[in-house]
Amino acid sequence: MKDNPKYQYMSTIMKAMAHPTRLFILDLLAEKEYCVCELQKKIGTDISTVSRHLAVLKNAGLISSRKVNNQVWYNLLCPCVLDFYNCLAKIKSKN
Amino acid sequence: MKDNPKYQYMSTIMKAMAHPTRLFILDLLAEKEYCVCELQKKIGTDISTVSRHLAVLKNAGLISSRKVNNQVWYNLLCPCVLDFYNCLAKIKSKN
DNA sequence: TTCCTATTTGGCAAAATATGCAAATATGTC
DNA sequence: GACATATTTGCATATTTTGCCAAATAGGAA
Repeated sequence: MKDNPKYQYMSTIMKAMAHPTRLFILDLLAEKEYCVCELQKKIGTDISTVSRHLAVLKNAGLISSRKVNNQVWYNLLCPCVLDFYNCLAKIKSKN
Repeated sequence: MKDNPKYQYMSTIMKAMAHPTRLFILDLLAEKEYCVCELQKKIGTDISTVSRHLAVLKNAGLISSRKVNNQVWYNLLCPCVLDFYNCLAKIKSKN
């Protein structure tokens, strides 16, 4: 029962969200579409790192991308994931 | 901005949930209180592993525990985390 | 073609996570 | 005290994740 595909599937998505930078990216994409280089400026890490974070989110089905000339624009697919922020805000973790 | 404590905090909680066994545990605790040995029977891994999963969830503030004699009973603190399941169910990941 | 900008990918090292076994701890019973 | 049951912790190992650099790829402009 613990290896129920339901939990495997959900943990893939939760894992994709379980990183400060990726949560920040989701928050940004909730406002508007961003290209990689704009996100890189906001985040401040190497652009290859940003690209990999985006790949993780896209692979989990949380965002989509479209290519315009030599830029790639990313969009949030499931704004409902942000509702979760309100729930988390109520939790007092010990960290 | 990416190391905003808000995102650090939220990622701790997401990370705690980002494991099939721990999602299963949260689902079980949504019904009723469980002690470690009962959870161990349902999950099937070593009891020390179950204990460690519970410690992760507790540390994130998702569950609480109370000791009765030589047993420890665990409770779900934030049933709202389960609402998230409905959101995730709409997402098609590539895994 | 050459050059330029934007993005992704390969490789690698460091850090974090997962898990089982054995040992330690806690609580109750005999 | 000795013993039994429930749980946690120490340790070792295996796996996964992260993040940078350099190289590869893609598209447009000169």
